[in-house]
Amino acid sequence: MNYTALAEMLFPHIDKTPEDYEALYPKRQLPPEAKVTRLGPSPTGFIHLGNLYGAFVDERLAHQSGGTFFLRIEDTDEKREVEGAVEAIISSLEYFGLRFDEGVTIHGETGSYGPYYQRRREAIYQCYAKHLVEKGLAYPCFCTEEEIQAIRGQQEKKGENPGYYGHFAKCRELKSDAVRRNLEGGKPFVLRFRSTGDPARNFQIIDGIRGHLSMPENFQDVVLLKQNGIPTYHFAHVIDDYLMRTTHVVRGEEWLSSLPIHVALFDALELPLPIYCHTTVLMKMEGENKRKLSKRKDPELSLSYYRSQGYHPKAVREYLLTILNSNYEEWRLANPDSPMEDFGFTTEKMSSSGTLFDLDKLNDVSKEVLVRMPDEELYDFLFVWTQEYRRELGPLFTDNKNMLLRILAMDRHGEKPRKDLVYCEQIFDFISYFFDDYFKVEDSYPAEVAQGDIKPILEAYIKGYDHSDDASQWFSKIRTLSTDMGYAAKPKDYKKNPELYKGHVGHVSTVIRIALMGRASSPDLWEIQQIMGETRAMTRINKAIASL
RNA sequence: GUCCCGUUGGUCAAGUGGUCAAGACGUCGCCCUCUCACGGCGGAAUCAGGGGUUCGACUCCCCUACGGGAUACCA
Repeated sequence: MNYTALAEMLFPHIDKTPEDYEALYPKRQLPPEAKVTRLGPSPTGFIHLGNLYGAFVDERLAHQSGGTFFLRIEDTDEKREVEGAVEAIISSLEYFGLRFDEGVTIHGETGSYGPYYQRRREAIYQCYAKHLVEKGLAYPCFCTEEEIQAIRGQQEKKGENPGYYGHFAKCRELKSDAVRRNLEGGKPFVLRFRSTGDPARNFQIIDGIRGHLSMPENFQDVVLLKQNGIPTYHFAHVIDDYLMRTTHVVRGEEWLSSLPIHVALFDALELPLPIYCHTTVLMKMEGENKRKLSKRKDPELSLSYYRSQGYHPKAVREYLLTILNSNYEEWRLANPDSPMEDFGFTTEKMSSSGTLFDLDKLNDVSKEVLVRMPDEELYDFLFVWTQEYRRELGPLFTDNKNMLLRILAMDRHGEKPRKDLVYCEQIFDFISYFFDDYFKVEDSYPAEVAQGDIKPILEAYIKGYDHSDDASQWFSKIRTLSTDMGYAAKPKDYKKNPELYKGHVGHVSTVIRIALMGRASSPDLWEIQQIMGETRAMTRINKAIASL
């Protein structure tokens, strides 16, 4: 068989050679330790936390080493394409702080290693395909779907490995004439890899995350180019990541089992291997067992969900970092004020077993992040969020900016700051009682206070109220009020001798608290009144009295 | 079915032959306290099971179980 002639027959329109592309996409001029990584999503538009988790590894690796992080759209399967998906992907990732240096952007493509849409790289793939045919390492396969099915059926019956390989690969040794006839007859074909691998032999490889791996060689004559001339993932990955000079291929562990294919292809093309980093997938608890995050089943784990709830991107990033690198939390404890970019992220510290998504932990991390955030910044963040997700709150935010700043500052700047704030939706709920339109009575008066005492307490409170009292003056009045009404001035007194009192000062102030904000629990009462202003505070109490 | 990867408390996890098996979240109790938080102190809770190797195994090897993934002209 004359392979050169076959190659010409198959790809007459391809006149470039691998050397041409080699020259077109030269080695990157980067310091030796710089890493080049990429994200290669297919344009289905949906991104969840698991995708962000993986992308984050790429981003850290590249930017931490002074390298390049680029976006390539893997659109080789037109059936799955979703309108507007690329924009959605870019904007979600950017929101969470993942910045691409190169590749596909909202406005077009940037960088000199493009095109970055795989569909636009057809000629490149075909050039390398032609090259493989010339070397006798690829061949056209004219088998129909039915024929492949039949082969599989046969294999299953005999208990042999399913697939197209060895003597099952009918088209492998097709004579030149037969190929020509098929071609002239317009018969569609796929281009297959002529595997020389032996599954009984293992090869060794070092994975950036998992370390030493030993896997059987690929023996399948996998499809390189589909009937439409577009490559499969396997072939596109090899060509693209070589020509784009990717140094680290970070991808989910679901790719581990096709690693032998990729290694065989790099080998056949005599190209150097990148460093593979196979991440674990993020899991979710379903009933008794763990499950991989899925697009269909877990809409609450989509990035847009966290965004709409108003989680701060920093919080999400920080959470991801804690599950990504086991030593991050320790580092954070030792460096509470350093930007997270200062942390030395390594793939070696990544776990290789499936990680369960933990909302409690995210919330905790978020509290720590928000408590360090200046009030102005927090206000701005909330405001931008309302513009996008709670438009009706917009005027409230602009009209009450000063008050909101005071509310957000409440008890957040001392030695032991409160950590009440988690995400926008929750924050608004937490402070909503300040605004009459959102004020509602949620809790009931404490059981320790007799129904008949409530009104007198509130009336006495109003009577003695002086807005200019400082915190301690104010509280000593509450104490007096309590004693006058038969309640202990200190909870301890009540606990020691419960028979002497109706209740204690805590119960009395809860009555006031409920009248004032409709809740039995809140930050410091005095401070809240100062922020609310005298008029609003007194109106609330009067209303509470009236409703009794 | 076959192949690959994995398995330390409820969760995330340190750990690479000798530790009373870190730490964080969560949970429980106590303290602080006008409520709730915050903070402090303390508790419960882990090496999947079975065989080896070794003076000694969470750590190395084998088997089993369980979980996950792959098995496409999808990525």
